[in-house]
Amino acid sequence: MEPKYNPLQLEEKLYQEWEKKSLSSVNKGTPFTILMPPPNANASLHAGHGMYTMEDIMIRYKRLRGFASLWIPGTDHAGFETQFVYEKHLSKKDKSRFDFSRQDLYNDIHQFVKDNSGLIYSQFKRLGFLADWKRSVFTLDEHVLKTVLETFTKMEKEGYIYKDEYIVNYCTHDGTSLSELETVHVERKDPLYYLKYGPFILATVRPETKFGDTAVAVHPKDKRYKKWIGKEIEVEGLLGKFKIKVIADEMVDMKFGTGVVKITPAHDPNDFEAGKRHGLEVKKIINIDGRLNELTGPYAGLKVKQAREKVVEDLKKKGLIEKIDENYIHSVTVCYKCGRDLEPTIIPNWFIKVKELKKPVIDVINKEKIKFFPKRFKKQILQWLEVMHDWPISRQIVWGIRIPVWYLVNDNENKIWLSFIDRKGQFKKGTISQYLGEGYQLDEIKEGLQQMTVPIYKKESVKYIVSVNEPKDGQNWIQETDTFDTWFSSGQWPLVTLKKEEYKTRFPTDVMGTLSDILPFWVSRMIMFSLYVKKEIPFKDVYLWSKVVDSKGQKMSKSKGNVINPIDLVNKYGADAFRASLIFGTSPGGNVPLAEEKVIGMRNFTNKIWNIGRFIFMNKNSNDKIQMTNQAQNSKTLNDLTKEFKEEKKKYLKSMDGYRFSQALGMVYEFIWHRFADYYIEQLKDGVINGNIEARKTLEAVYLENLKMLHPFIPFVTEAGWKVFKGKDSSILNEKL
RNA sequence: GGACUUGUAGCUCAGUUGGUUAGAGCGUUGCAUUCACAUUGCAAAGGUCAGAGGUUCGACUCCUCUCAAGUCCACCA
Repeated sequence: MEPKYNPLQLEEKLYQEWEKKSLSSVNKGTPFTILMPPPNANASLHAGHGMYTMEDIMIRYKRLRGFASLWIPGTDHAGFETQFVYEKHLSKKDKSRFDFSRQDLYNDIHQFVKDNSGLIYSQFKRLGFLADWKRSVFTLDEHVLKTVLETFTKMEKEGYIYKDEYIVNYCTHDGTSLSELETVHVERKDPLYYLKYGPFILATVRPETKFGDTAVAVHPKDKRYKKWIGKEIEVEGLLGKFKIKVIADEMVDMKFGTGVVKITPAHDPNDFEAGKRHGLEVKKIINIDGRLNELTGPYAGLKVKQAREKVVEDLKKKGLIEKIDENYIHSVTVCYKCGRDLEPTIIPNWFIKVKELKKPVIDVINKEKIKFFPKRFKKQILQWLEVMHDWPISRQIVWGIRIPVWYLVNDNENKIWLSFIDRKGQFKKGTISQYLGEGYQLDEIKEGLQQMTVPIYKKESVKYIVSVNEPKDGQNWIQETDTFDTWFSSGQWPLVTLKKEEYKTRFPTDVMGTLSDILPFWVSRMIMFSLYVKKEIPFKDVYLWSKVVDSKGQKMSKSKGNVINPIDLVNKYGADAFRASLIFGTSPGGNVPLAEEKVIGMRNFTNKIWNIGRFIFMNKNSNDKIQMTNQAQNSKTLNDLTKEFKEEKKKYLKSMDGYRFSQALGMVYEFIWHRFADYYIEQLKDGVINGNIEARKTLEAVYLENLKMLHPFIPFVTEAGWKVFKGKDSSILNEKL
């Protein structure tokens, strides 16, 4: 045995052996199953992935306790994320997604993902993760598509799916709508304009949307304006005089501005709601490319920001601006990805009605059929479920699962807007009837299709059917270009990862361990889908951890320059040290600080484990003929040791079973280093060296038991130590704790 | 505005149902060491457990309030 434990020499070999002997799967025992949260297929390891160690700890621990533990890995196509990354690559080559048909773009991204995938698994192996890699599932695998499409079909049939014009947060830069959860609110100072508006003065930060106004609103109790309610007023505008209705609505805050608000249903979420309440016209004046449209006369074609400047300038000229408050602070909704202002826009989108579907979810959580660790996340998810509203599941991107809906071309041809690249490579944008009229064949349009928008004037007028394959009834059909939100497919993760027969034995799975941030995105939806499709909860326990931060508690980010690459630390100090540093002294659900000094501390610990073994092993064949002088003293010490160890193990098991891993590790750390090594070995040292066989045997027995207890946390050094005592072909993974 | 979390040694954090002298890692200081380990051992310095009040024989732990930091949700014309 080397005087120093050398992780670099041993870890890779040990892992290869586990793989070769297929030690990642066991058949005997009570099933224990964890589904790995799928990382992005094209991702490489970052510090946050280090927390998957939590699941490896559970898997190894349960295995040592005699369970048939199984950890199924997988990867996610991560629609929006991945397309975003890919488009950045494209822009470096002076290209954009508009240069490709959706089919070509899809194939290119697919290739891109293929080229970059696989890396993360090899990195997971470096960390020692004992997952059953050959069972890996990708969210675009055939069987996953099948399930996802079946679920959609079932939901549509049962009336949970609808297509509606809905005001969504639309990022004109990334070209897609975003769910509420994907938006960020930032405080910002913007000018607040007080506009002359007929007999009123009203305050707005968005004067450029005035062309879309279809009412002005006041509070029903506002005495100042009572006499106007229900009447029409005449307003001098930039495009001439127009008449507009005054409505009364409680949403108006009498104290804000002048107490008068313009209502622009097409471009403001609140106004959209107000518009619905009062049956107002929805007048869309900004197109999805972020430019004003023909309804705005001379401003058509301008981008929102330019338009605002021009409008303000012209209003000033006409004397229609009363005053400008330059110090108005309000919060703005921006894209979580690119940080640009989101444009509230009316776009036809596919929705899931969640009102009925979320009821059973709330029920199982309330009844604690699913338990959360730490407990406080139960409250958080319930709170979130209460306010959860209909979920827009369609995304205007190509990298994902295309929604299995087909539109009848002939019936809808005036309403289908689309863009495509024709066979000559020309970019075309307009209605389908226009191009069919110009002599294009439908096949050519379909071949070069990029994106399609089928507006909903009246719901009944849009003819579509749900079908995975093109309907073969002799009519002309064209498929929806929107794809599913990534969470729509990953939300069905528990439904696509097990084998058919395993749903009888391993479902619900035991634990779902994941980052607490995605509790609403992912965990709640997995529960929802599982209850809907399988009438069964997907997992019994949910274990949440938080972000990995730097030693100062700061979030890691490239701009701060405090990003730590886990693999660097593993190369320097070993995987065991890295893993232990993420567990030791941390609290569940809280941020996890990662610091090199701490990893060094844990590296020292692995070395200590090694050297304790080395001492015991070196004296294995020492001379047993020498007479002991203080036999009585030694046997009292041995009794104490045995007793203390029993206590330790009892507490350890209790902590482990209660998901208090940090506590369990801390306890064993304390025991083996400061009690076992510093005290007991020192006391018994002379005896052991001089051949007290009983002492040596007790030390060995306690040491080996502690190796097993430590194995879930630091698998490599414990396996290496085990082999020293039990032989090259043995494995600690075959032992029972 | 609603909810939640945190505030303990220089730094990062443990402290399981309230029970003697409040702990760890790293850092600091002193001593030891041909001995399994200097990636070591022994020892020391360092905390009015954010503040105030309450419950109790007893509070870092339970309750209320205040202050500070952070997170989530909603709203903001």
